[in-house]
Amino acid sequence: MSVAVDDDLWSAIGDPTRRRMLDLLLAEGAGTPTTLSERLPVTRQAVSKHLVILDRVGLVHVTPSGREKRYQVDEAQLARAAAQLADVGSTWDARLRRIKGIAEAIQRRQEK
Amino acid sequence: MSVAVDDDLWSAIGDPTRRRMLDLLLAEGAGTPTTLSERLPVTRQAVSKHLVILDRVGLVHVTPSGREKRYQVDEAQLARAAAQLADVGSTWDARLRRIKGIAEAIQRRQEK
DNA sequence: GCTTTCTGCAACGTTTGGTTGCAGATCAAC
DNA sequence: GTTGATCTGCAACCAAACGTTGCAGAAAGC
Repeated sequence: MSVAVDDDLWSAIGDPTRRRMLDLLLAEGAGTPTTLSERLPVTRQAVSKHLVILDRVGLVHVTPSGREKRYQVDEAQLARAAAQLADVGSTWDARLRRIKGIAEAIQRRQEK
Repeated sequence: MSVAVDDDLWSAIGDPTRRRMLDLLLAEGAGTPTTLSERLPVTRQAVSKHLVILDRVGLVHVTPSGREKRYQVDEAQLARAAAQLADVGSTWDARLRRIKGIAEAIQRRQEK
């Protein structure tokens, strides 16, 4: 019954910039702070900080390669995050349906 | 292809305290700033500010009743939010599966 | 009436997302 | 190998968001 959401994971994907970064990394396979910041409305520094946060919760990996740092999404962890999103959404849906059911039952009783 | 997420709606449900408030309102049908703050680890003031935010994006309604303010969830809007969560989650899932499929195809080609 | 209780407003502190500026490290070209 | 371009991290700083406390106003209960 409990939603059992990992707050750290949620807050990591709660930021819109970080969500777009994950989308970019998914679409292009990998990216560096510089390449990512070129397609985002924020500076390289901001991107870099976000990557540290995403790395800390395990949503991405780093592979230092020479002078640049190549980041990739951790597929298992992102799948876990996606599952949590779906879980919260479906929990809300279920409760809403239950409420709607109760409301309709009252309605029927009044119409009787 | 685009996820088309409403950033305001998302950031409203991105805050853990607001998510718990929505859960409480769903479970108990309604609540006031005072009753909600009793079951949350924050003060009434914080709850009150969050309710304003939730109201602004339409996730809750207010019904002033004497000296207290009764808040309820807007079912349609919450359903919309739940759908967005599920949407982002399934989009990620789909992309992950596609990547996994490509990886396996490469694997098969190498094994040939 | 008087007290209690629910509320909003204002001031304040802390964290977080963002910026700019600067210095270190690596690659590439001469 | 020196020089120059580029990728990076660190530090200082700013603004917005989340949280607090303190106070004043309005409605209920006595």
